[in-house]
Amino acid sequence: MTAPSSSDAERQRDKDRTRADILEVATREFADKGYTGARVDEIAERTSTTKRMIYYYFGGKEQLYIAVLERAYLAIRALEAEVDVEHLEPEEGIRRLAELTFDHHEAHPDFIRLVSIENIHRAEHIARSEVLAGLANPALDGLTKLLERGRAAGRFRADADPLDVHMVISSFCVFRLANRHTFAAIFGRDMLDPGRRDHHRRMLGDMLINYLTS
Amino acid sequence: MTAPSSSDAERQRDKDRTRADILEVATREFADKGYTGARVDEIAERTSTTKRMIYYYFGGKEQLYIAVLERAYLAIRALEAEVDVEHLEPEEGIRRLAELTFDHHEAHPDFIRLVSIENIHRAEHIARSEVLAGLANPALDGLTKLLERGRAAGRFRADADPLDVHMVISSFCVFRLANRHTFAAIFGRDMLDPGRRDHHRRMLGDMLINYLTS
DNA sequence: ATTAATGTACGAACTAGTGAGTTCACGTTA
DNA sequence: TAACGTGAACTCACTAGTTCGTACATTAAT
Repeated sequence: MTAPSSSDAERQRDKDRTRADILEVATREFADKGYTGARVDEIAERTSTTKRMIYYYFGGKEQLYIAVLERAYLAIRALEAEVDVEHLEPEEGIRRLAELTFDHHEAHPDFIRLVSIENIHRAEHIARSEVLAGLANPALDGLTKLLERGRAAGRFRADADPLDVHMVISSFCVFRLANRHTFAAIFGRDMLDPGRRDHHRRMLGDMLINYLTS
Repeated sequence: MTAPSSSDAERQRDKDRTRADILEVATREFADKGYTGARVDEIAERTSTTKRMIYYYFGGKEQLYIAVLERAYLAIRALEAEVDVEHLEPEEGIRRLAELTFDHHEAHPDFIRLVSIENIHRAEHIARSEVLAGLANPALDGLTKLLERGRAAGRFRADADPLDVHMVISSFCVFRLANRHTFAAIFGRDMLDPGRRDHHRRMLGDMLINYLTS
């Protein structure tokens, strides 16, 4: 008779598990080597299944890459949606949002690399994804509310644009990770040094508040 | 008798010209497709010479790519060295330096893309270049002097680090170009819009001065 | 028995790099 | 001054190795 739905050790014939396994391995491979540099055979080999399954479940290299992008973006969007911005003072909310981005990016180097890679490809794959093209952004909504409350209270400048603020946060958080290799090669500075990390985390908040309250 | 050293139209057998031609075409190709995506055959075809000459002059794909990187970095370093920071007020000098970076990056999209690509490759090629590894940075010297003068005059905060300031400038100027594709795909905002461009250029200076004088 | 899921082997197209020979400019010699 | 020698610049065709994708066979579940 043998166990009906294999309890744990066997894990044969498990659609979800196979898909998830492929996605996980593909994320690492694409983030590591880029879209062109990644090898389908290599991904297949690191998987517990075969190349045939990649084509069976995803269709091809490009569709697999798009699925990887979708998973990565949906993860950070879900995280952003969790921040409860309503119960925070405007200043504190801005700092909280900036630190969330700071921490998420540092904890997910694969995401940072995928975004860089996708920009090298001029976001053509995001544009081709029905899930991602025009995906709503919870962080931006929170930012908009915070800026409005801060302005209503006379504490924030009137001309601050939510998307501009988001861009400043992103540029700072993305740059220190995405460009850390050329930075290290040329200036000899390690962006991941714990002391510097804390300093930068505080510095970003300071800069934002200084700008918004000036 | 025929002209000895071909006056202009013929241009056969010209070492320098051939090398320069290859470098120019290779810069566009690498910036466009990335290191792995770039095709030596494609570069050769867009050149007025042949693939064999690429190997003759540069040795291989990787050495050609390194030569491209060296040319791009030396160009911006030369530009930075031209700024005469000594005769400017600290605030004005900071703004001038930031605007120089802002303008250079916008005028050289190939450079921005090459830097992104090189970071995806973890700066391994820069590290392999004798010219680039540890290349001195004129902009950083100017920045250091400006911060010192500003602090001595009691106008700048004492704890401002030159490399941190440089990073803020770079992150802002690089991000708005390097990540403009994903930004456009997700937020629908065009970073190259002239009005927004001017706004961002001013905004960066404001943010820096606000931070330094707080 | 039928179908979903999986594995194996293969092929057509591509890609970096090379082997081998050619052309040209120029200096040297007969 | 004309034939010759030489090395740099150049051309063409080829190869050894990849790489994405698929045809076909097989196994498990219902």
